[in-house]
Order: sequence, then structure tokens, then C-alpha cells
Amino acid sequence: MKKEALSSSSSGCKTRILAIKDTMEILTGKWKFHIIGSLMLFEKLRFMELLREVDGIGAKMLSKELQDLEMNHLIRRTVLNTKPLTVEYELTDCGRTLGPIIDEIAKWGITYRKTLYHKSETSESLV
Amino acid sequence: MKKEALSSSSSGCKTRILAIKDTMEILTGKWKFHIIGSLMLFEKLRFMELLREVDGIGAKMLSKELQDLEMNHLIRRTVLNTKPLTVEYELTDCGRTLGPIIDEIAKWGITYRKTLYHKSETSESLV
DNA sequence: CAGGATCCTTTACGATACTG
DNA sequence: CAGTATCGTAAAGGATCCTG
Repeated sequence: MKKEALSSSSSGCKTRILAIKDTMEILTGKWKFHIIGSLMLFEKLRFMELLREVDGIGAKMLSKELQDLEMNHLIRRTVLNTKPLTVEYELTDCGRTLGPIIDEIAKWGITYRKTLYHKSETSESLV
Repeated sequence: MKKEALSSSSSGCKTRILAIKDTMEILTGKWKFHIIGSLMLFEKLRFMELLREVDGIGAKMLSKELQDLEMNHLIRRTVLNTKPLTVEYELTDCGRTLGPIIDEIAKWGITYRKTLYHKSETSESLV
């Protein structure tokens, strides 16, 4: 993968566009927002709990997404010395700063279903 | 792809999580937010302009993403009867309701670079 | 100019099994 | 329980050529 210093901004008005690109590079994939949203709601979750909570995800994907998020300092992974071992995941302070984004996305999702989805209910446009 | 009536909500507190899932299903991929962000800034853009604006995207992907967005009524495609023909893309009213999300994402991206990126500058964590 | 057709490579994602 | 290994499919992404 190429990487050009996380889009070194240029024309100023492009800063905004590049910021969007940066953010989305970190939050890429079907699952990241969903995982973060769950952790925002439940504070701490273990692997199996996340597996149930983030519905549809498989163990491999979850594992990989959690590693991505941890590398970007958005979540913290804590191994508890229990037997058999358990692991807790929680948002870091930085992860919590995603709150406003998650809020807007959730808000829009709710509205979208109400105002727009019925328009294409009979078509396949949302599939 | 399966589809279960766009996650018919259940326990109430899960509405929020499911709304996130719904939204992200419509806005999947690396490019959608980027495209919408560009259209939000420039009002109207032609295919070639988008190709330049959404940096890194190829013609095939752009074409496909634009179709997705149009199917979901987020953008409008207008063919102008010029010669050679030109096409304009712009946000619909519904597309414009994504404004707050885009704003938060852009805002976070700017902050993220300032506060967090330098922490992992020497590692590969963002690659 | 706006894109579709084709071909090919690389990730993303998923199901099943297996280990500390 | 918390994952990794392995295998396989489906999309993403790129290059080149082609058409209205």
C-alpha cells in the first residue's frame, strides 16, 4: 500500500477533503463503526460479547478489526489473568472522541429509514 | 447479499446500533464519503472533475460508486445535451442531509492528525 | 467527455477447523 | 475463552482499449 504522509494538505480548501480521506482510511470496512458504536454503549466488552453484539461478524474479521483499531489507539485491549483467560476491549480517550461521528451516523440511519427507505421499498436499490 | 428488512429493530437500545449498520451499508467503501464531501463543497461536478477531485479513485470505481449513490437517491445525475456530452453530478436534498456526518468526519480527521498521528509516526500503524 | 468491456492482481470478507 | 490457520469467494482496484 502506498502512503504519502497522510495526505499532506495543500490548497487549504482541500484540507477538509483530505481530512475525510484520512478518517475513512482509519475507519475503513463494514465493521469499525459498528464495533466502536457497541463499545461506546457498553463501555467494556469481551471478545465473545462483541461477537454477539456486532451481529454478522465472524471471529476472524472481529479479531482483525480489533487489531486495526488498537494499532490506531482507538481501543485498548486488556488481558485479565483469569482461567480460562478473558480479554476486555474498551475505547481509549481518543476512541471516545469519535462519539459525535457515531451519533450523527446513528441519527441519520434512524431518519433515513423513516424518510427515504420507503421510496425504494419495491425496488432493489438498497440491496 | 442477504437483506432482512433493513434490520427491523428490537430491544430499543439496539435501534441505535442497527441504525449505524444501516447507514454504513449505504455508505460502504473507501470512497462514498469522499465523493459526497466533494459534491458538498463544489455543488456540481462532472465525471472528470470528480476523477481529479477524489484523488486516487479510478474511472471504474468512480462510475460504480456514483451509481450506488444515485440508486440510494443521494446524488442526481444530469446529462447535458452538449457535444461532446457532459454529465453533472450533484447532491439531492437527501444527500445534503449527510452534511453533519461529513462535518464531524472532516473535523475529526483534522484533529486526529494533530493529536494522534504523531504518536505512531515511526511505526507502521497507519499503513 | 463519459463511461462500459475486458483482463488481471490484490484485498476484504466468510466458514470451518484447530490451539493455548 | 480468545483467538490463529487454512481455504475459498467476492469485491476492490488498476490498465488498456473501445464507443456514443
